[in-house]
Amino acid sequence: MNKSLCCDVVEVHPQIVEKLKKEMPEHQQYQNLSELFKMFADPTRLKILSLLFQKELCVCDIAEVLHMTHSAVSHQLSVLRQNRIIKNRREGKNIFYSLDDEHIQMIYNAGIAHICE
Amino acid sequence: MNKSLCCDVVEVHPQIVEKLKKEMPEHQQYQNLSELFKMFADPTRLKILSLLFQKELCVCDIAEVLHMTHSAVSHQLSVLRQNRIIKNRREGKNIFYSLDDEHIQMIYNAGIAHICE
DNA sequence: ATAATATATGAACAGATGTTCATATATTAT
DNA sequence: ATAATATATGAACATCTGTTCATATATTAT
Repeated sequence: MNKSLCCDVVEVHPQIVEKLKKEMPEHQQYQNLSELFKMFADPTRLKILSLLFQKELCVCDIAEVLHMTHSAVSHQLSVLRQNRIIKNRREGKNIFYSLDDEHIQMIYNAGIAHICE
Repeated sequence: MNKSLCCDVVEVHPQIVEKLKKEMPEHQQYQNLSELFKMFADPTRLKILSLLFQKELCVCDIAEVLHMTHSAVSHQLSVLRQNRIIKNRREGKNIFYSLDDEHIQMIYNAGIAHICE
């Protein structure tokens, strides 16, 4: 008999488990999604993003608003850029950062909506 | 002279910096938001959530679908519950977990939309 | 009462993460 | 060329995170 290792409800759960197993997307998909959400999972990065929602800014502007070292800000901007959350452009000595696409603010707002419920 | 420490563009940026500083919400708000997104920032938790989108499930069902130990699943469910992402109800020996509110799926979907662009 | 099943939980551990510090690169002004 | 400014980056470090292992609790069946 094809008895499930799962729970004691042998009539219902094995079917559900089998169905869910088959429909389960690749691990890599969840990995990618988790890496996207990871970008929003730090207060510093959220602050930086909330500033960039309003205006493109350079490292030193962000550092001053957030009372952080230029290095710390630059590291975070680097992480955000590597994950295609923001982009940059050089203008003389300054490098201006801005959002890479509009989805970013949608994700942020979905989070805000839950917080404020 | 009220010269800014910021960059060399003394006419424009100090004004923006001051404006942004004043409008900056409390740190705690960003902290709360980051803790919400942290719940989505791990592939295991995303998998668990995606399963719960379809049906309420018990620990052993989830453990079997994801090929994980019961303990690891239970720890993650505990984290999700403490952060009010999911709720549970007991039915005999089983404890069934389900989503706490619909915002959760909206956040998840906003992330998916970005991945798939 | 005892055993079996389902879940929870604390401690320990490895791996990831964010900041700091020191240093490097790039642009502009002198 | 040299100095000053803006940003980037590698290493080190402390902290946080997710899993495992061992053990505890709760419910049900015998």
